[in-house]
Amino acid sequence: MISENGRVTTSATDDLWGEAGPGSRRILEAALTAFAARGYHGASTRDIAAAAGMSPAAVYAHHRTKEDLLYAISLAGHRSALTAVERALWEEVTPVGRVRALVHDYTAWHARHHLLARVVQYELGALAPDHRDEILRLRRRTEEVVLDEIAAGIASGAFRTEDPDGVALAVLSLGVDVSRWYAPGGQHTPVSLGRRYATLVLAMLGTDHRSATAG
Amino acid sequence: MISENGRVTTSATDDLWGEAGPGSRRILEAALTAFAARGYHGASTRDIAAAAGMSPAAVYAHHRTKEDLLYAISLAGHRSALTAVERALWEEVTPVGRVRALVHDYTAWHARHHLLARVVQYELGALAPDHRDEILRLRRRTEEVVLDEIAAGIASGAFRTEDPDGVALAVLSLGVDVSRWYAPGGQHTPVSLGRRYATLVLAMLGTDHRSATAG
DNA sequence: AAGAAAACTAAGCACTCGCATAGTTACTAT
DNA sequence: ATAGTAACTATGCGAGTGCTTAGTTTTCTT
Repeated sequence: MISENGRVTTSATDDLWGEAGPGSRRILEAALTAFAARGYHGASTRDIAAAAGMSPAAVYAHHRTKEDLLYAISLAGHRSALTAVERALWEEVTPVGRVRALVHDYTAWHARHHLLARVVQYELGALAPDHRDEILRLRRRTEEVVLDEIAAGIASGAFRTEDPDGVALAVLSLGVDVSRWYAPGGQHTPVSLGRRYATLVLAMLGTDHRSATAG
Repeated sequence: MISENGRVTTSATDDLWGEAGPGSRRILEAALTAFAARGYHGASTRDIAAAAGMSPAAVYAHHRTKEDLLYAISLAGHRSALTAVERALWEEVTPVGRVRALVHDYTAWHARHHLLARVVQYELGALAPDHRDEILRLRRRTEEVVLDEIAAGIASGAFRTEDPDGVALAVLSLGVDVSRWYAPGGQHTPVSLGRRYATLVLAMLGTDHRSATAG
């Protein structure tokens, strides 16, 4: 599909849960909904089981602990976000085009998957220490992609900011925070938000108005 | 005191907890720490009481319910943030100066009070519906201050953005998200972060480089 | 059709939760 | 000194928590 801003977006049906069976999948989706709505500690395994249409004990046939549910969701979410960010760069060659695509898709991902993103971004503290460390490594890779693209644009002379780290921080921060407030059915869509934030970020980077709108 | 960017900042000892007595105060501070560290649902009243050096039952001599603790903290936090934002505008007259001060102080507030901010921003969903509504009214006033200042700058010709709502959204979002990741002792300080974000926002607003650095 | 494996349920254990009750101590006003 | 009040503690109730065990049903393999 080709979106209104001319970017080619691949199908949204990338498989979040990997090789998980249908029972396991229903539980993960119920857990995702429950964690997003009431937080990890606020959601009970009985809530999750009921939402999946199962008895409380059935959850433990598929997942060893409640924390394992959160870990599986966090892992899937971070992998999906990292993939989205890497895929954004596939067909872009100019610094402006690459950063625009990066910001657009990172922002849109957080809107499109806002429940998943909320769990992934705000329930990290409930993970076991070693699980959290593994997730944080994945996250750092995403952060490095953003930093590298901004640095490349500066090196090529396309951007003229004096604070590349600050812009990278802002890009990540704006994207993450979308998952806090975004609700479908409001005035924003993932694509409209992606376009707006991409334009704002290009302004932060000191691109002139022509190159910023022409991509 | 006068900070390195020339802004006058009033003393940081504004009284968060109002007329609360010393016992009540110790409980509120313990609750704030516990809620920030483990979330509202993850923190028990026994945790809070122990951190305040009291028996579990003593908490209820000062606060009717656990939710009341969260409500009191949320109210104090939102009032403090709104005050900070209004105070930022007191001595500024130019559009660039006002927006710079606004972004600077809103950002710095979230860094300086990052534990409070975290509870205030991320535990809203745990409030009782009527309490949440009251808090959201306070929050909307803060949002309107930001929107109004940007609109005023556009009307006066000082800014030339095509997306004032997007910039306002970004200002609030960047500020709020600081409380998610900020930790004292790192490479950032409230003031350094405030200055960086203020500069980025002025770039979003299309101010030229001279007026953006000269204020 | 027969046996194995997977996917479930009913019941409940050991524990923690928010909160209440009854009683004790510390302080203040007169 | 005495009475009244505010600030506490010890104890525990009823509900809900994550998770286990034992047993049943369904599905797959051959």
